[in-house]
Amino acid sequence: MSDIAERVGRILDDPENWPSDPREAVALQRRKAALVREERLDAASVRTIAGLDVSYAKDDTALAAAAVVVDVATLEVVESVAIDSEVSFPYISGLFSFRELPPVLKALGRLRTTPDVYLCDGFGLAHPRRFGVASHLGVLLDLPVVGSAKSVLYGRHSVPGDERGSWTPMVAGRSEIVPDSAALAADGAEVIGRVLRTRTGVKPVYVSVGHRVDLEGAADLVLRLSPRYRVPEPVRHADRLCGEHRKETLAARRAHGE
DNA sequence: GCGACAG
DNA sequence: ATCTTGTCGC
Repeated sequence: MSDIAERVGRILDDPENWPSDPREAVALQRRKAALVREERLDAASVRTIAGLDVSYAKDDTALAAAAVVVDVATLEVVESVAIDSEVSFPYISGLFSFRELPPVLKALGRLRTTPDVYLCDGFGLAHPRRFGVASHLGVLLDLPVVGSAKSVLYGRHSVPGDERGSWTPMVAGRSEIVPDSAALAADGAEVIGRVLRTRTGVKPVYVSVGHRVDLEGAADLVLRLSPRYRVPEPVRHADRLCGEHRKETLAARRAHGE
């Protein structure tokens, strides 16, 4: 068993980590947000990165999670795992990680590879309490995690230029489009993330620091991982894999008469 | 109180 | 997120 698998087991087994009440979950977020650290990440030095995602059935009957490790230089898949699990927390915007992390951690525990960085489909600091899923995972493991989301939850930002690579800062505040978020940042507003155009003429993604990375390095990495699709490849692979796995699990259950 | 609301 | 057919465009 890998070192990570052992740590993951302890994290999953500790009931302190998994409140069943949303109010307690919010209190946990406020407590643990203080543990998030920002560290410089040299995107060029990252060899492998694990993309993480979860797939649900609409009626909560089945759930699957996947972790796909990709070589940053070649974008080749190094290793991939998919697992099935049960729903243990409702979907509540802002408390997303209490629903997604148990299955994600279970998948990470099955990985033989030890990736340099993890990439979540969601936010880190760009969260009302600065504790989105990427920060939550990062603090639990004390490892580098980047958040890359497909829509906004929280934060004010302006629209970046149309070209791939264009970006604007996201600053603290209720979700809103503003004329010039860079000016707000220059005036001292708290920068919580970055709106990044990964494909020319296509809706941008929203990058934020999870834990032990910096925004510059996180955005650099996400752009490198998105040479042909809007969503960075590790997350895209994980998304496809857990979707397939959930359907296969459901088909297998039906074959056994359930 | 009202509206917004990652996946 | 999921369910779901066709359709518009490079």
